Amino acid sequence: MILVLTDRQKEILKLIVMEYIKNAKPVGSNLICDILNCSSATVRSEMASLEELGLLEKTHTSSGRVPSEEGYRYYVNNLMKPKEISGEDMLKLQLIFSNNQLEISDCIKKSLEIVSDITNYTSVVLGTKSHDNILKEINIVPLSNDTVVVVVITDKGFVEHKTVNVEGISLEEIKKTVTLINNMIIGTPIDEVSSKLEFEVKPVIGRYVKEHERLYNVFYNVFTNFTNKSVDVVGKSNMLKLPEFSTVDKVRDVLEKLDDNIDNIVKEDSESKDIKIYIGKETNIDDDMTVIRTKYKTDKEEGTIAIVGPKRMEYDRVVNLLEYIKENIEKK
Amino acid sequence: MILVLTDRQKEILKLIVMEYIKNAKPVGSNLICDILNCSSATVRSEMASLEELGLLEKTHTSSGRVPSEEGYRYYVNNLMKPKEISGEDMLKLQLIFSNNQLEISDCIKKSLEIVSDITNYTSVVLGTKSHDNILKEINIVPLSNDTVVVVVITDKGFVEHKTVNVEGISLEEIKKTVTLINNMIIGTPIDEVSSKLEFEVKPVIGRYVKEHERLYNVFYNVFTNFTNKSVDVVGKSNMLKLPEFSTVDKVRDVLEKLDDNIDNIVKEDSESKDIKIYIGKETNIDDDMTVIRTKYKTDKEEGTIAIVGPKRMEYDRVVNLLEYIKENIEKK
DNA sequence: ATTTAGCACTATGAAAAAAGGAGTGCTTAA
DNA sequence: TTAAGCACTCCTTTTTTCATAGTGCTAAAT
Repeated sequence: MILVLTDRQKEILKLIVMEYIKNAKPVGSNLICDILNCSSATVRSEMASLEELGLLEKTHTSSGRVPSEEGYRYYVNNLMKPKEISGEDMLKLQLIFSNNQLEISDCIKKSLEIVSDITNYTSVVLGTKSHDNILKEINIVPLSNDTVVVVVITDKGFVEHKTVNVEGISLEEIKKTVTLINNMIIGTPIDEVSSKLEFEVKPVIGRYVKEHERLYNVFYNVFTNFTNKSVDVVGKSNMLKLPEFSTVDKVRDVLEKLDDNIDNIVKEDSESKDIKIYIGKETNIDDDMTVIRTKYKTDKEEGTIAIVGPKRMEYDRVVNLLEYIKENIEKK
Repeated sequence: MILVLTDRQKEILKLIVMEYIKNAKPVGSNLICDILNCSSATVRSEMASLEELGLLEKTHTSSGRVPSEEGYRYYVNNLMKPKEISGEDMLKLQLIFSNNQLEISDCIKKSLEIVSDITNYTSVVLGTKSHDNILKEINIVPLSNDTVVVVVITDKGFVEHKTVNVEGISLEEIKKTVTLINNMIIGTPIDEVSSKLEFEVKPVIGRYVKEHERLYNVFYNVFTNFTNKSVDVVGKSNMLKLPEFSTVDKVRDVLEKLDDNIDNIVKEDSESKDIKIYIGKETNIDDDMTVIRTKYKTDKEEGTIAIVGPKRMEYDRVVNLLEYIKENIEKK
């Protein structure tokens, strides 16, 4: 459905959204008419029209107006102007990305911590290490008679390891297995290792190695570590500072939903690499929340970063911060 | 100061503490006299004595009694009986410790998650991997012309790694450095590696290796990773369920203090391996909170586990849970 | 010498009532 | 179209009222 608004209606809607985002209080006609140099009665009738169109809501019969979900949507799609990142914020982020000591995944996490700190919203990072990695090398290091460490390295420099009890298996056997595995699967993309291990390697080691079942499990375990996705949620308690969380019940409710629905937040419903904005019901978390998220992709890893906050979110600011972080991740 | 209480006073104090722990409501004389088969007037006069001794408090002139900090202390030191872990709780914990797939550090974390879930208190795990580990092996794996992965392994099976840009440094030089380092510090306890690296190795590689400054930094970096202590805080938002956190202000206050004072919680003020209980001011976090903590030590690592909750904490239950977890960690 | 019954008293928390105010819609005039 | 005026509504805050759970004290009972 296409909405046609007059310029003045757009202006009023924009002012109301921005004002409400700033102060979390229903916006009355007086405030608007001061800015627009017209009478409050005029503004009131425009507000009534905007309400009829479903863009504004009242909290009760004689309250000021609050943007509806559609109101936010219209604002985001049609009225919002990108907002420059403030020098202060920029500085904080630069400090992280220009620090060469930090690994890329630490940069991502730390920069989103910054965003949570300066906005009071919650950040979510979903990282998938295995992206495009291929198996480079498997090492075993004997620790004692009974234990060895298996160390697996990918071409992008990811390392996983596991200490394993190999009581009753001779070092020869282990080495034989490693050699077999090395020969058969070095160069395989990490995502495919598990299945290759199961369908190609398992039958073969079964033939050559005595304790093949146990050994197989050891390696299978190490490899599945790679495909584990790591989810980091940062700054949940910052949200307590926002006025929408003024009651403990609301806090508890949202925190629980956040815990339960992290998957929904980062669910890949499109392959688009742009910034996506999900408002209210669209979030699948809580009707009062908004999620802004985007994907990033480096040559080492790919993932999703998202900001979760109330519908009354500083959309322009968050979009730009996310954009900026994404750029910095990808050029790092 | 030694307090001498009559048996009946002890009994009353104990009942009040237990009752208050259960219901978080000031305890009146009626409730006690029902249990003790005496009149409320009698109980009232005993309560007045206990208040005079500083063990009980009133919230206002005509309220029931609440244990004071000293009251809890007396209860913990003199009146508390160990409480059997319920079958249900025991089962949940056993499920974790009997799972051989899990590494010890995962067991610790998960078991404390359980504690947070069943008690609604917050758990803290401080792990120090480096304990008693000695350097076993250093591997380097070249990824491309410009990058290598440095993999360091200890005798207890801990592995740290770092991908390093070695642009402009020849592989020969790197190998030479690794050989030097291997020769000089293999077998050194991890805690001492940093200083040994600085005072013994650095001067030597300076003589033999061209890009020694950069290379030195690389290795120094990897080793400091080992001595990093990991702090995990679990179940902060569970505390929202407790009645002492019925206002957002209190929640915010305590969560902030928790974030800021994690170090205080696990600060080692004694080498004792017993369970320690810190009540109110003793916690150095918040006068309304209690911390119960203990150290654990395995042949691989050592650390501290702690439970943070309101002063009105189920002392007997938490002590036993912690004891049980500690035992299981140490025998694993 | 304790214990108990009786009674006056007190702060609290919940509910009800009152006051104040911000904001609306509608009607009418500019 | 726009603005001014006005009645009306609902929310918020404050004040009042009221019931109650609990106390401390005194005097009688054990």
